[in-house]
Amino acid sequence: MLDLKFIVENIDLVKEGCRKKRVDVDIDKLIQIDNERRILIAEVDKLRNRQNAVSKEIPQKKDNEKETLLAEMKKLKENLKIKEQELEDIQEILDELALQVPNPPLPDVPEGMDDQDNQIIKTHLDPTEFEFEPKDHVAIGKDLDLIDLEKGALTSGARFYYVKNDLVLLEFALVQYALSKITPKGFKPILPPILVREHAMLGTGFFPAEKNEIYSVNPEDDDLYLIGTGEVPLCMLHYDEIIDEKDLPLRYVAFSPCFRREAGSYGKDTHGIIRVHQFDKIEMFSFVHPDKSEQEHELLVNIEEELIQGLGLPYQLVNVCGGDLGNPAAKKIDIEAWIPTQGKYREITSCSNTTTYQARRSKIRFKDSSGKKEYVHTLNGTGLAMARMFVAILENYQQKDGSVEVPAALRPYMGGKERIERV
RNA sequence: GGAGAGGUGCCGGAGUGGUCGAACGGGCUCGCCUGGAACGCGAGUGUGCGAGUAAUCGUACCGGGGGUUCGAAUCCCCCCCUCUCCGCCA
Repeated sequence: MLDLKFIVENIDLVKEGCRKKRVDVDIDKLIQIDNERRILIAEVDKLRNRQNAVSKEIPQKKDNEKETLLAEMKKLKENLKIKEQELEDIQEILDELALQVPNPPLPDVPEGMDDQDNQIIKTHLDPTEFEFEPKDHVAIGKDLDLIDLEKGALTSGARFYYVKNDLVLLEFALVQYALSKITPKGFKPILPPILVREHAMLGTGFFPAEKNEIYSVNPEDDDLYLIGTGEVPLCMLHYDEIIDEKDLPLRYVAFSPCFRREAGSYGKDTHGIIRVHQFDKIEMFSFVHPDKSEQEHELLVNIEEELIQGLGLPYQLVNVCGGDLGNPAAKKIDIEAWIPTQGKYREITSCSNTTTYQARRSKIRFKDSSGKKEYVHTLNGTGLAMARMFVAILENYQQKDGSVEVPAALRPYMGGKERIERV
């Protein structure tokens, strides 16, 4: 969230941010409630001050003086209790409002309502041409016995699937490939917990806004949620910490399964594994000095491009418009890969600069040499997201004979295998 | 899952109802000492919130939340976490 101080000091900026993101939050009401809160704090502090002072005097007083003071204290205490309750109530209302305030987009975020208005920055390679009728990934997956959607549905329901045979090897090749490119750039490899507690979801901004996207586990017994992205546990690595400025930037790369309810997308992408409840993902995450976040954003996007270019996939780079940004992101750059059978580009990676949004919620600051404390900026970017990589590779690399060529960059990690064929 | 021990500042570690935001030691920062350094000496060294141009003041915080009390790090209740032993288990 944006803390109150920031909102109060930047009312116009915050309002403009809401407009650009097409988010409706009553900022004026928020300011007004904050003013009421300050008045209450002053009252409560004053009462507590008196209470503390008298409490110190009491042991030194004679009995009769004590009596009058104790009587006063009793009254004061009741009064204090009422005021404290008022303060607590108003704080609750305020927090709920403040949590809804989105991170204002950076100036170079395009105007727009939804993904129709996203701005194409560049394209790389022409769409794949075929001298035969290309099959979609579902057909390829079935013909080569690589993806089993029926058994997935039988076991777990719609949007679940089994990955089989060489496609399993391909996933591990992709993981190895991505890690070998990313870790030398200073990203520490991590295998994170994938069940997290509520404050982790709140701290990264997935709660409350996207609560219906997240699976909860034994809600009666446990305070645990399945992550939708490795971003969550990576951000938590420095929760409630004050980092030494000289230790910045801190960079991590995680491999983890990801779980998404896809509650709001019942009709979308029901065919195949473009949109699924579970997939594995390599995720990058950076904690940086505020002056360095735009530069870091470029670094992350460059790495993503390097990975996709290395796999030889046609893609376009997209600057996501205001209306299509989530609450946390100040700016988001997606890579969309060409999907031949859909005749369009589909999102395969996403890289966000959340500036101080997650840092404020997760209390992650840094201290400079003079001792001054400031919030860090956090950024996250997809390394490789498996299900969608399968779609992109299977469809773009399919051959006339029904086999699928293994991208050259992955062959070293698949024992030199050049082709995936029907076994 | 059962039994026990414990969670205090950057770290170690005292503190069992008022004089405790917290002894003592270490670390770190600044200063003195030195040709330079070690040693030694002196001073400083938490975070949030509110008020104030500021110095500063007020308030809250000793795992988290509630309670008892005029007053809680200290007493009571619930929860979380760590450690040890037993059980179970990839």
